[in-house]
Amino acid sequence: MATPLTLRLESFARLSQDDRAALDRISRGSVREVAPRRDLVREGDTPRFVHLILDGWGCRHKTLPDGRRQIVALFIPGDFCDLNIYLLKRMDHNIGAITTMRVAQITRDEMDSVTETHPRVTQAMWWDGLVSTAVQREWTLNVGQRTAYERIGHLLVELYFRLRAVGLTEGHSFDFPLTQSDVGEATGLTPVHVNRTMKELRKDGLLEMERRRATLPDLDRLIDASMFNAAYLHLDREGRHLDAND
Amino acid sequence: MATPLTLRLESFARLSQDDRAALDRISRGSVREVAPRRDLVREGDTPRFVHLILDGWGCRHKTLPDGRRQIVALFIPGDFCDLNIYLLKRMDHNIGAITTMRVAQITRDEMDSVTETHPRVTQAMWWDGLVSTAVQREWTLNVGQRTAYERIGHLLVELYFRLRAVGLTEGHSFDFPLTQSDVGEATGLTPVHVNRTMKELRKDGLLEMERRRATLPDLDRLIDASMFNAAYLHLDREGRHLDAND
DNA sequence: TTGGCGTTATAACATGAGTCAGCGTTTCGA
DNA sequence: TCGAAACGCTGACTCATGTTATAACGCCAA
Repeated sequence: MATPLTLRLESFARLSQDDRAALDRISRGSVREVAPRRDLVREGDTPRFVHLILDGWGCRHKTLPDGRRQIVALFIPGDFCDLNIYLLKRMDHNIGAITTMRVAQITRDEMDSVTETHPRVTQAMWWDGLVSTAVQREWTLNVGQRTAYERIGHLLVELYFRLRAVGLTEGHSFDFPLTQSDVGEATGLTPVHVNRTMKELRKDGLLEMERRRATLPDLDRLIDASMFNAAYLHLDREGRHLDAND
Repeated sequence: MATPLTLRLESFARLSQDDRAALDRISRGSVREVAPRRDLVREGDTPRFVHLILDGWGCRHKTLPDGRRQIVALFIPGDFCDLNIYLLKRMDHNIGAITTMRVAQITRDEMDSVTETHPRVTQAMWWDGLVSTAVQREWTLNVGQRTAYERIGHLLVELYFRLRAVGLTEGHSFDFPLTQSDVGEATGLTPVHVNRTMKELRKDGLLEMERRRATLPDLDRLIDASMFNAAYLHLDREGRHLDAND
């Protein structure tokens, strides 16, 4: 049975039936439901679990003393939040739900028992961690160098590829639960400017939005306009180059 | 013998004499010297080594097709560039020298042989990786939300703490080999604006620069002005709060 | 000592993005 | 079914930062 998690990990390592069963087991252990806009983990907390997103969208966010907020990562189904984070004594950021979100809370022991017996899974999880930090680097580039138009375009394309990898796209469309404020917090822009910019993307035929669903009618042009290079997602086991039509 | 590496790792795990000797051994294996402004690893390369900075400063950087460049991380002595990166098939960014830089090139086998026999070292290296990605998140916040003044202040304070952890500060001073262009690429600002802003920091008594050496005369005020919160550096084994005078 | 080049400095001007303010629309709970 | 709150949209104005240009400084190699 293909879950977002197995789909995602399989883009890196070939998993056996037994590997998949083990992943399934830890996904079913302790499942928690989080209401939209609620935080699951707060800065200063002592990390206790590895969280796996089963359903819904979430984010990692940091706040400055005067209230400015930055979303530093977005989570979709199949993402791990915090592999190995239990090595740190305190969280330096918050993890929150964007939509209603179902997460599996995996203890350190459960984690260890899976990795001890399933080397492929271990390898895939390490890879998962490396890819997450690659995404983080790309986000630094995104806010540091790209214009508003490019930034938002880039975010849309990234989400498209990530959602596609876990089977959550239909054609060039996908559910898009972020508000314009959320997009602003993820890209370092104000909501007003996000609004202006998304309007421009729409005008240029690069984006359609309808009832929380996004369509990217001309993906190639959007990739181009936002200078998107999928290499950092390491979606491909062999390191070949992906293009929009694969 | 205390090297930047052992000093750094020891801020997390207590190392034995034997652990330190093992680290020393891998530091001496294959040492490579890189000229200033030269790249050591290029985007698209297949990762072959874990690199450890022995001496000098370096950076991780990414480039857009039209030439805009972002420094996404700075490396100082004692930093590992790429723990476990060999799991990825191709580099998605470049690693370059800022000053003349000496690095140890550690093979996967050397790495494995150390970690198999030195659990404390293994743990410390995992922690090192987690801290690097925490720094990356903070940089995303930095470029995304802080003003130019805060951004540069924040960068200075971060470097101060990191350099101090490896014994490379004297009082509130440290060698600072970055040009104003470099600072711009690390903060997402133009060199002209970096110049203006550093002038203002100087005027406000928060920074002195003299012949590639920086002094932070009033660290507490700079920490305040840049909304710096050291938690993300996880410098402290027990997760206590550090202040500027520890 | 000279010349060249990378770096710092600064002035004048341009602009992308922020701010403030208001209004319509959708969503959702009571 | 109603009302309130959240969200999306837009206009007018401001401001932080970018752009372009030029000059001075400092360091190093010839």
